[in-house]
Amino acid sequence: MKRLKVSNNVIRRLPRYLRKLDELNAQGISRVSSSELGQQLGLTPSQIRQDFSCFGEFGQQGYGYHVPTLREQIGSILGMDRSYQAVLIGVGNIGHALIDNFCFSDWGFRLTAAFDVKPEVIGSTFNKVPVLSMEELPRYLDENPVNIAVLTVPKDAAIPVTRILTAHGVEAIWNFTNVELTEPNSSTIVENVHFSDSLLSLSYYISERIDERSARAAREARREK
Amino acid sequence: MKRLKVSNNVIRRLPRYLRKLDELNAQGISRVSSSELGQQLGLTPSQIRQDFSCFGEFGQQGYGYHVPTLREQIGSILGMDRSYQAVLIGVGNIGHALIDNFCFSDWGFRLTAAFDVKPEVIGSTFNKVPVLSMEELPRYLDENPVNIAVLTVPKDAAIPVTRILTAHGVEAIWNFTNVELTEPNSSTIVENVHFSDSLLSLSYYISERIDERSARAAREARREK
DNA sequence: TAGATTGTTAATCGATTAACAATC
DNA sequence: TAGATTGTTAATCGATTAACAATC
Repeated sequence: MKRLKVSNNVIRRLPRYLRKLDELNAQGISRVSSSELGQQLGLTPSQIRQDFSCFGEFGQQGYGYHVPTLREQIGSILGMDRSYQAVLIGVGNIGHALIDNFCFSDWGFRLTAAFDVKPEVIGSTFNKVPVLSMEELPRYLDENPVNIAVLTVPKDAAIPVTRILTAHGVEAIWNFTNVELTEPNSSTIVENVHFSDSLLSLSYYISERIDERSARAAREARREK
Repeated sequence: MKRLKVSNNVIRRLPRYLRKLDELNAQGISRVSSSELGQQLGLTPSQIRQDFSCFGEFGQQGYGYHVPTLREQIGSILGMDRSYQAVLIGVGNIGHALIDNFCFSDWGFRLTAAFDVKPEVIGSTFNKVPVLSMEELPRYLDENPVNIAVLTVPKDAAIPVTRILTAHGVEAIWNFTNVELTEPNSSTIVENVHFSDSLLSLSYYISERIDERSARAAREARREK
């Protein structure tokens, strides 16, 4: 697989392509051109062809792309052929929701254990995932090749738990806490899901809209006079 | 408030600034320069000053920025002074977790009602939020000025529910479903929280790492020979 | 063959970085 | 005053878009 200086923007678009291709597949559409795909995703055909060309040649002149083939290629680029081992730290509300509902196996992840400090959840099993004591975490990590840790602990525990994870060889953290984890010295991959950042952006856009509306209203009021 | 063609990238950085400033505030640090801030967030001082300059002048030559003041300014840019009314659609696992745990009021949002189709949850109340029947949704939206809908319904319900929301004047959707909502004709603001997109990017980065490692190992093995 | 559409090279556009005068 | 650091203008860098030869 060709892999050269692929920009972050490109990588963030790949899952969207995947999603759209799955949708086309489900609709029984087996052929798509970069223009059609662009139209449906709000991107230019050029951009789509450029994005794909980072990884190889997946289309055919005069025809376009074969949907199932392209789907497989992108899946493979995203590492969906591989199998990763995951653990989850912090069986609170969001952690519990992820264990019960998020289909880790759809994306090549095996969630093998969860960890918490609360005695009332330790020892129980949710959706076949056993909840172990936080005290067992270091040993577990030493004995099992865990690729990724899903971090769903309370704010204050985020940094100390991260230290344990990186010290015991976890490669990547899927961070659901509202804490900036990126430590300058660490080589651990961090992917953030910051609910509140997302909501604040939304708040900005609504706020902008409201400002525009009242500006327009003010202009019209002046014109009336 | 100065508001001219602010790029999306800038807006996505604002919540991070806010978070860091809150952190500094909590540490009792009341003064910060663009270099210090840049160091802590992994950004250049230039970029930070450029970002702020989109909205006005918040600093002082030779001194830097006054943390509490800057915090307030950015909060206000993000629309945190305003109060928005929100409803939540789909009281499944993730919806329930958000109602119980996500502090909407911290960000200026009032969650006034939730909606679901399941008879067993309709009529109940979680964290003071009443769960109403989906059938009541259109009337509720007509009678209340709802700014944003939190969409936590199953995949298949995403599009039909979105139609109802936009038809009844909801301005923005905070989309937790794994479905592309952006319809070309609609003017509704959509903010996506795509867990699986996030996990797939992470998968890409891990996969890249693994490839690099095995490439290096192969090179070394050749050298040994 | 003619039409369509790719992959890629070149042109444009926008975002980030650097530099520096202004000034606290 | 001297030192520090801003806000802003100019330079650089990178990403997106346009154009087009190759070819199915």
